[in-house]
Amino acid sequence: MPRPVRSSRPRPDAEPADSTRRRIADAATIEFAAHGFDGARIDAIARRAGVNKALLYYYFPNKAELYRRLLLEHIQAVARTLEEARAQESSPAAALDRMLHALMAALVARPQTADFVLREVLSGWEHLKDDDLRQLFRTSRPIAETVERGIAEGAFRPVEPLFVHLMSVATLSFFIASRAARARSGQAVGETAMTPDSADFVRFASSILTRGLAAAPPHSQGDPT
Amino acid sequence: MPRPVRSSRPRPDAEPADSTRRRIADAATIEFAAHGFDGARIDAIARRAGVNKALLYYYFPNKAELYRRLLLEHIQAVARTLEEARAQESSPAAALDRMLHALMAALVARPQTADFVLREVLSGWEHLKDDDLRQLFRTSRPIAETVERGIAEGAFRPVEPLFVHLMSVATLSFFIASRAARARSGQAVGETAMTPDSADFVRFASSILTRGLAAAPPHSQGDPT
DNA sequence: GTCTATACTTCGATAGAC
DNA sequence: GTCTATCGAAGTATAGAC
Repeated sequence: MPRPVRSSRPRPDAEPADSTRRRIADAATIEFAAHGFDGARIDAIARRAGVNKALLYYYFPNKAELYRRLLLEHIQAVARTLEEARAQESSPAAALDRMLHALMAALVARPQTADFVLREVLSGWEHLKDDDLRQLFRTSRPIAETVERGIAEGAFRPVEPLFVHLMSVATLSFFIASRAARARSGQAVGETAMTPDSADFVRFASSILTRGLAAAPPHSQGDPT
Repeated sequence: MPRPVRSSRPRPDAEPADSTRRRIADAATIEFAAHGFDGARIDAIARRAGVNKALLYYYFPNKAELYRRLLLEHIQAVARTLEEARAQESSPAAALDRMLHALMAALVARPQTADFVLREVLSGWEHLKDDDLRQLFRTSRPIAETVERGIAEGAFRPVEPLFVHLMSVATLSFFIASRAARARSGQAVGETAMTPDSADFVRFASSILTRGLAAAPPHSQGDPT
């Protein structure tokens, strides 16, 4: 019973930014993103948060629940970002472009999100419950539904909408999650194109996807393939 | 000195498939792919290989070197796959398509490669030496050089060639590395499009990339964007 | 080449004082 | 709410017999 308020707190920013609880959560996010569930150390999290282990266990029941709650927060934040970017009315191609830019902006602002989620995807969602997965499925809908609309309106050629979501998330998440690796490689071989501005890269990715999805103009003759 | 032959053994298949050394290597690959360097357990590797820990340390000096040697083998195998796929003469678009299919085939045959490498990318190549990175850079050349040729020949519009490599590797690696996660999600929400045949997905990815790269046909009027 | 046994370290988690 | 101290399990690595 003497537990701190946990009644209904879905948003990460619904609590003071410098509360002990949030400091622990932020430290844990960094550690989980950098080392995954197995590799993250409770000691390291507590040290980074400026507290001791016992206090961490006062706020969170155990390592697995700490991990799960933070992971859900991160994925839900991404889902909201995509939903907000889609909300504005426009052509399917413009909507897709806007969602890609919004997603990239969100990942640049919090790169740990990409690292954290990607590591958990690699683990097959093993630290989430079936119920979490059903809730998280909505993350794929903004892009998929926009593609459906584009196909229905004749702007896009017929493709599996979920594939577009997968390719988009894969491309941008990988770009962010590989930033340290690309920086080291680029430096080792003296190749500056390995570490481009994120804005250049989203523009590229968006142009490939929107052009790649575009229905062949009706006046064009022959199959471009 | 009483160490087993290690003189010059760059290829994974240059030793008997059922040698003790290879059984340890295969078991280690599975564990590292599934849990990363931090999460992998020497105990688990030895148990999976059917030997004990002491024997593992007879063949490999320590966990870090075991990890590094296996990782290099996997990346070099991918590099060879791409180089072989490019070797045949054809148009840039056809060459790109063939490399994507070859890469997907290699990853489907050994999914641990995608998991293993992606986990290490997330760690910023922290377990590799600068010299390894210089050697590994060649992995990006087949796709990048094919794109350069396509631009020079006027078949592709001008883009940064390395971006195409990044987007290709991101898309296919993510598809493979997410297989368990997609299977669980798809089952939880009853969505079969989450677990497509890999052949369908490469075809999709290749069509997006080749169409997205195609130079605007000279006879088309106006900007398709 | 392969094993058992174990030294040494680190980890997640808890007890109990303030 | 926050701390010190510590337990028991699990981890990497090695010594030494066969």
